[in-house]
Amino acid sequence: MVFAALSDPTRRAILSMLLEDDMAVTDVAEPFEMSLAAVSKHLVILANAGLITQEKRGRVKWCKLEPDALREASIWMQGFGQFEAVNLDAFERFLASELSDPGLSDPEDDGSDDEEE
Amino acid sequence: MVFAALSDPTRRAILSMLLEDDMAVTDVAEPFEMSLAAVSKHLVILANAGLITQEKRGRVKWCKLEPDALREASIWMQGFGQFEAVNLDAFERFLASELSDPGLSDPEDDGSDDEEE
DNA sequence: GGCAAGCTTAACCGAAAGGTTGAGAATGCC
DNA sequence: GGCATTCTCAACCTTTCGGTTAAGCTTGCC
Repeated sequence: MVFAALSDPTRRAILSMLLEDDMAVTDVAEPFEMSLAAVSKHLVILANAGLITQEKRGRVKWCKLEPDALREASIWMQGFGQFEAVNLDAFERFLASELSDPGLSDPEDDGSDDEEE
Repeated sequence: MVFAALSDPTRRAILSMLLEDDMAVTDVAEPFEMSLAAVSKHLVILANAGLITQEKRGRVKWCKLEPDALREASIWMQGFGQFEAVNLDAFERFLASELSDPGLSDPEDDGSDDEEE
C-alpha cells in the first residue's frame, strides 16, 4: 500500500511539507488548489499506509511524518541492485571514514534532498 | 510515474521475475491468472516508467529489467531519513564482512521478495 | 503458400481513484 | 448560549485502472 500511497503527486508533496514540521490539516491543505475534504482524504490514505500519523489535540488534528514506513518499500527496492547504484558513493565515503577513524561508530549522514517529478 | 508503476502487485511480481533473467512476454505472462493482453499492458506501463526495456528479436519480444529507474525514486525516499533507518543493519553486516574480509569488494545482496499491500 | 506462434490493438466493462459540494460533529472563544 | 473554526462523512460525478474478448499484424517454420 505504500507504493500506491506514493503514486499521487499531491501526497508526495504533502510528505515533503511534513518533512519540515508537523502540521495541522488546514495548513497542509492551504497551498493546494483543492478542497479541504480532498486533502483530508489524501491524509487518510497516507495514514493507512503508515506514512503519517495523526493526533488530535483540541480541535486541531496534527499530522506527523513517519518515515519508517518507507523502510519496507526501500528494502524491496534494494533487491533490484538499487543498493549498489545509489548508495555506493555515500557508503564509500562512510566506509572510508569508518576505516580511517575506527573510533567512530555513529555515522552522521544527511541525505536531505527534495525531488519533485 | 515510477511509484504508480510499482503500485500494482502484478507489476512488482513481474519485476521480481525479471530479476532472475530476461524473459519473453509469453513467459512473463505464464504464471499469472490473467490474459496475455493484460500482462502485455502491464509491461507497457513498466516500460513507460523506464523500469524495463523491451527488445524484439524475431517474433519474440524480450523484457529486460532496468533497475536504474528505481534510482530517482530511491533518492527521493532518502530525503526522508530512510537512508539511515533502512541501511544500518544491512550496512552493518556489509561493513562487518568488509572489515573481516578486506579482499571482498563486491557486495552480493539479494532481498528478492514479494509483498502484497 | 499456409499455418502456428507471439504479441499488440481496439472496444468494452466494472470498480476504484480523485475530485466536488453540502451537511454535521467536535471544540474553542466571546 | 451562540458562533466560528476544524475537520470528517456522505452522496455524487468523472476519469483512470485493470481486466476481458476478439481481431489483426508479424514472424518463423513446414
